[in-house]
Amino acid sequence: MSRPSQPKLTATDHNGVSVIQSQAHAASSSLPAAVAGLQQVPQLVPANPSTGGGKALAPSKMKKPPADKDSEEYRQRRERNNLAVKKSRMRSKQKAMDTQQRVNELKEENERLEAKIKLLSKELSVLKDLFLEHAHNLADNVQPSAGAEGSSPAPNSTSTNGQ
Amino acid sequence: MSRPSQPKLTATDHNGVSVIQSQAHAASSSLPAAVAGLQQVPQLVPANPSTGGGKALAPSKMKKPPADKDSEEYRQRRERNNLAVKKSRMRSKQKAMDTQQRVNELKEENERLEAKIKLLSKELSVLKDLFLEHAHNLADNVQPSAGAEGSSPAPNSTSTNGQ
DNA sequence: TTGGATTGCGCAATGA
DNA sequence: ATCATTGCGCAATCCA
Repeated sequence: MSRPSQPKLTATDHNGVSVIQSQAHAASSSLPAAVAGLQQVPQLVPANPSTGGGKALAPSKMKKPPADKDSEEYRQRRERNNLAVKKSRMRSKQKAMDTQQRVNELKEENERLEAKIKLLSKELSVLKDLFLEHAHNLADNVQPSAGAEGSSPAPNSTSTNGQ
Repeated sequence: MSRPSQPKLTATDHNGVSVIQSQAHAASSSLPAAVAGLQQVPQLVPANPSTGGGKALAPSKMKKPPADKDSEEYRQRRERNNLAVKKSRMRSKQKAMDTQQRVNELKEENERLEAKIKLLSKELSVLKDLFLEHAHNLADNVQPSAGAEGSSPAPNSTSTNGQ
């Protein structure tokens, strides 16, 4: 039940609201210079009624008041977070690139392996053929009983050598 | 380069400024209800002097007024963009996952190929050995001139083969 | 000029 | 409490 977020009806939950930062130094170009006399909302320090009563600091839930946007601490936290976010995102992106890189490497490796396989296969087939040939020769020479005294048992010189 | 981002001085370039949306329906909790009478920047409709002259549609700069945050059209554009953004991000994520997936597949493939290579290599080596053995046998049987007329080509097993 | 697609950025909720 | 992740909206660009 998270966020149904129906594409219709601008349903901005929490966000969509922000206040003027504070400074504006050299603005970019066409900033509506109208807004210029507002800021510095009264400190707004809550009296903290809950814990204010007695002293019982029992296992309460401490719901952390939304932190006044002005609070020094707030800005600090925000800034920290922003930093963390940036970092995280950079990592993420880096990781993505690395993964892509990995893919390329693996692809190359694959090609190499396949080439090797092809070569080995060929070599194998050649050797096998040689074998068969030999077998036939032997058969031809031996089968016909002791008639042929072939002194040179097929000196074939099929230099099979690759790599 | 880029952003030294000194942890001090909230240096938000363009961003950091936003006004209350417009509608507020069921707000969250503690919205600074203070700001509530500002907006409606003068329409600021440029007379468009550049193109106003003749018909020359030269490389003018037409800086599109910041679009009033209230404008119906504004919200519309925003919504469209938000949609596009969401879409784009989804795609991006999907792509990342696919890439990761691809890596896994390639890894597997690689293993398979390597296994195959190993097998082929072994087969090859065996065949080669057989060949050598044979050659030796032949040599042994032939070299000693025609001394042995045995029909059986001496199945001797003096094979000092290591591997 | 128009309009979707990308991208950097900040905010807030949530996970660890 | 702190940092890391993640979804989201805004605005500037990019691009077709």
